[in-house]
Amino acid sequence: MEQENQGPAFADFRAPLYEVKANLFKGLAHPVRIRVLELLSAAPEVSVSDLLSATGLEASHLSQHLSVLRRYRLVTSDRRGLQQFYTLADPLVAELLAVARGLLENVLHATKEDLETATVPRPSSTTRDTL
Amino acid sequence: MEQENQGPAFADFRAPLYEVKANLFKGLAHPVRIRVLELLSAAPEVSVSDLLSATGLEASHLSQHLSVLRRYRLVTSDRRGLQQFYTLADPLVAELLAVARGLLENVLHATKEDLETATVPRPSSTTRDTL
DNA sequence: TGATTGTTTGATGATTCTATCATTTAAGAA
DNA sequence: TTCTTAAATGATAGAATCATCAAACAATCA
Repeated sequence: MEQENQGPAFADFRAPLYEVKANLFKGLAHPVRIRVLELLSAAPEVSVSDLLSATGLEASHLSQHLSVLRRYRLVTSDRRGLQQFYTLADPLVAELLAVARGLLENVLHATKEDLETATVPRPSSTTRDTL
Repeated sequence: MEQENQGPAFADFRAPLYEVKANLFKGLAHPVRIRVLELLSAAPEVSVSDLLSATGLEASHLSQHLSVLRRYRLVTSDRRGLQQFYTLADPLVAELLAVARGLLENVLHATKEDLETATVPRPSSTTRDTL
């Protein structure tokens, strides 16, 4: 009784791959977690304190999402003194986010054109904002 | 009242990008939808009938997930006669799945080693199964 | 030791998602 | 028209997830 694994997470071998994969995406399916992973993508490691000030979240709220990310093995953590540092578990996590962004740009762009139905010649650069 | 958009989906411009991105992953976060997208990744287009027989799902169940995929703009559909054909909305969807698989292989492999704690020299090739 | 800062855990109600049933729309054939 | 097949929709109960709060734990310093 000393495993920190509680939920189904996805370290469940023997499960069909598409289920494991769906689980991976489930782990990514929250704005707070995306934000954290983006921050971790930009630096080799980030402390919880820094994540807190960068996101403005309540500590317990952030911690809960960090725990989810840990459970899904998307990040690893390491305590040094009073602070806890988090790192991406694999560089492919960052790549996944990058591909997602590319896809989003394509889809949003297509949708935008769709909405405007070939009316405006140029919609004032793209909708690149925050992050 | 003739828009087919009902849920929050993600064509919501003006939302911060990390939220839109989380939404994208939410759209992917179900085994049935992953399976469908994998099938669509392997062929230029697939009919609902073929998806039904390939997955063994109940028609309305599949249809509901197809509707989610449509709402999230991950697929497009096209009716020809009696049958409805589905296509990936963007090749990056397939790439996203490919990166996810790579990540999964890394993480699962690492986890496995972790579980075996450096005991067995070679765990009989990788856990590549179904799909 | 006790106080302090940093981080995690547990419990709760509210919200969202899933699977299944029954119903409905659409296209084509008889 | 009426029948059959293809697919989508609507409603619903049960499961999962989220945000919030209070409490616990860990490491350092006085």
